[in-house]
Amino acid sequence: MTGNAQLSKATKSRTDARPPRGRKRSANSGAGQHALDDEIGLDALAGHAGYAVRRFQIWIFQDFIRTLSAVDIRPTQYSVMTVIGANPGLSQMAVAKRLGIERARLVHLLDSLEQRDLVSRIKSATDRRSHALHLTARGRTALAQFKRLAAEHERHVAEKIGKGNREKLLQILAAFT
Amino acid sequence: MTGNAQLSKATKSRTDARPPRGRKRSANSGAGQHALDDEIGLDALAGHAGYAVRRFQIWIFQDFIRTLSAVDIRPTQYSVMTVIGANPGLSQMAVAKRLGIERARLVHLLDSLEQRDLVSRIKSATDRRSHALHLTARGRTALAQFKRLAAEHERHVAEKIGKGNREKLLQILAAFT
DNA sequence: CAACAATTGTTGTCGTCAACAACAATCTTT
DNA sequence: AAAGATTGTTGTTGACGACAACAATTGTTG
Repeated sequence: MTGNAQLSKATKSRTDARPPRGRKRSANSGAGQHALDDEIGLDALAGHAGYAVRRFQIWIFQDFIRTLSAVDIRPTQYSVMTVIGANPGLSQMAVAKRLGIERARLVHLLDSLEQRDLVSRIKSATDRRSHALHLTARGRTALAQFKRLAAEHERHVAEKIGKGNREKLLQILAAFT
Repeated sequence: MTGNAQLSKATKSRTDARPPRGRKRSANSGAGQHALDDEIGLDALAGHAGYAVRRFQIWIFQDFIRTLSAVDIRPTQYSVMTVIGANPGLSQMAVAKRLGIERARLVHLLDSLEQRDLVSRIKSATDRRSHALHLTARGRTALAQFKRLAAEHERHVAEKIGKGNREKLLQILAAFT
């Protein structure tokens, strides 16, 4: 029940629209003289990195969620499992810090993953405050599948913006990783 | 003189996003054998565009909010005002569609902007369902200031990732704008 | 060693945001 | 005119970031 209320129709709001710029339609579809669906000048907005990044991020997350909908894994869950899988024994604090998420938020994420028997919290012997995080056996095989699906998602990204552009993007944003 | 009105809290809690990657040294920082704060391998995560984009988007939004904190304008509010300013008379539906936000969400955004006397909803004569959106006189002068601050924010982005990289990024993501 | 400070996991609150559903008023179509 | 679609609105759900407070535990210091 992690209630994934989203996705559903999915293929509806794809951004692949790309206003062909130059078509007028019903004489009066709204309030003003701007009648058309597309072709509304963004002007200044076009030069803002934040706007483009936001739109892209929405697209990319939606594609990720859709591509991994069969296994019901969201981007954040995937990142948590990936980090734990690559660094078994990490504390919650360490994972939170590494991924840039609140440790308070990680609690719920781990609750969910632990309920699904993908991750286990093992009490640390050396520091009884903290938990050592590990993937379960089931979690390890599951993660392998998640990674295959995630790779498919990455291919979608490459198709969308171009392979070279994707790599250039990764390179530009490497500092944030 | 445009402003005054309300800036409220605004400059309150700056995490100031710039952890100097400090050194810490507790002998045993967690549950596992990974003792350092950094140096946790992300491995697979490094190759995922979505992760990098998410981190970058968080950074860029925080900088935008901080840079425009004096005028208390958030990215979405800015985008709404920019579109209305460049296309006066648009309906709410048209703005929502253009910016990719829910029309339900736009209602609250406009409520807020209208209360601050930056935007006005004018009942359309031709279609009594819809509202023609316009900037108020105050909104127009305010937007001019917002744009100056937004330009400053863009300079921050350029400093962060490099001027050429910023432009390359805008070019790569132009399809999403 | 004992008092004090810091850390870890946890719970809870608040605000932003995307996705939906339902509704009244108002076009549009048939 | 009746049926269907659109527009603005209200409300709900869930993911998420930012904070605050707390108990248990560890570390630090006088």
